[in-house]
Amino acid sequence: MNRCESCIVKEFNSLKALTRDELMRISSCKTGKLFKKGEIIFEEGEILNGVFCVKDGVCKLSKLSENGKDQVVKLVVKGGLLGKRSIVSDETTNLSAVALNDMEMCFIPKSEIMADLKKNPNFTLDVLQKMAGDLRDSEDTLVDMAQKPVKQRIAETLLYILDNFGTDEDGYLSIVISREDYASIVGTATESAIRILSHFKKEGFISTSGKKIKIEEPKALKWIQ
Amino acid sequence: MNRCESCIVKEFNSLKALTRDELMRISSCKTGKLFKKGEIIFEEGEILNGVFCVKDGVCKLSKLSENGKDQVVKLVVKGGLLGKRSIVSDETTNLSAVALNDMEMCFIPKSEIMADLKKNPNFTLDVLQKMAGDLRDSEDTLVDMAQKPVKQRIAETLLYILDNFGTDEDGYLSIVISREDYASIVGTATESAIRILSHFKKEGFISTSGKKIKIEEPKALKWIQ
DNA sequence: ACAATTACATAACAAATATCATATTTAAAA
DNA sequence: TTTTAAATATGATATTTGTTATGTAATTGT
Repeated sequence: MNRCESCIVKEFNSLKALTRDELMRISSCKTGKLFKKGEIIFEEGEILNGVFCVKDGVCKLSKLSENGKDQVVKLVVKGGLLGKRSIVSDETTNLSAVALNDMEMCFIPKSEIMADLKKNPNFTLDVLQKMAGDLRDSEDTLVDMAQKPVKQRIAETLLYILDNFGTDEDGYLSIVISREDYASIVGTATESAIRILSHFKKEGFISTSGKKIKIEEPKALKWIQ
Repeated sequence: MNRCESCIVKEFNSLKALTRDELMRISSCKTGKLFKKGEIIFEEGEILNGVFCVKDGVCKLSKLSENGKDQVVKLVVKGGLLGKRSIVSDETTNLSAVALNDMEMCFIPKSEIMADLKKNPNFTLDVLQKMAGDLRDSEDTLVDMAQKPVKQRIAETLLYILDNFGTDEDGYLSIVISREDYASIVGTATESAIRILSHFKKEGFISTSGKKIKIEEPKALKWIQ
């Protein structure tokens, strides 16, 4: 099974729902694309006619707030899909996608997936369940944003990245993003994010090497409030 | 068409997707329920085996944050459904539902709807689109929460209620909720919500009569930041 | 109608966070 | 490499928001 098949599998849990043939056809992935660090994959307001599947690299899904600041809604890594919602709704996307490092992606046209959605109820039900999970996550994040102080949000973001994307061979978080990105994940000023990360470093909760961050005391971060 | 049919229609746009017979069967609504103001309809962590349909009254969907404060995620009025996600996922609900005034509801068992989800792909696709819309809303709210100051969030909440739930014959917002609820919609302290509403009143943007609020200057509220 | 409770209101103060200014370090480009 | 630009870091200060306290008005229950 090639990597592109596996991304469909990861997102839609489709091994059960899609037949081998359907999976192969969707995964044929004729339009592979490369994006460089910082490059825009799509922007808020565009109409997407398919989904992007991440084969390598990391990107952020974000939305520009009225005050001109970017808010990161989600990080997507290998095996993740961008533009899922565009499959079922014809509206423009409400999010922008930007590569955080060099990326390899493939593109699956909407038409390919729509065919299966209409034919295969199990597949549709599966997509539905995935969407329900996304909604739950988004609601939970909303509550965190509204109720938890910045320091706690940053601590939890570090733990989230550790838990979901892991570390490299030296124990540093495998996802390396700027302080500005951390700020726009938790919705604060860049200086505040920097200050809090410096504080964590001073306390020994984390250590850094360039932009890389190593989590030394996950328990200490968990207790922060 | 009775009111209970209409709520299914509103949420799922099912006139097209469901046959008349399917709609009638689901809407049969044998288990009507009444809830008094303040009563809990269901709580975070429960397993729901169906959806509630609001026939009259208003309720809030909220989630208890770790700091013990309630965060309102959504207001639901006549025609809205509670527990939609429970239909497709077997997980416990992440939200609590509490009646904000006396309510009349009906309950549709999960099994009734599941049958149609599995048989009728168009219906499933329709539910999927609705869920995609909910996800978009939730993401947009998340960005607002993270990026906009409290004053602006309260101003926008007032306008949201005006636009979505309208006014009574005297021009007051038809949804009447406590200052504490306003606070927990925008994620702030009750005193802060009170202070800001008082400020709006002093500026002439709104006027009040008891707990009722009338929006006098929607444009002024729109410009706040 | 009355007491008791709850909601609303306001002020004074404390804490959190944003903004502005300015180094310093790191990465990118010439 | 050298130069330039960008990212990181930190302090001082302003603003926003939370907390505590106290009082008034409105509801509720008896």
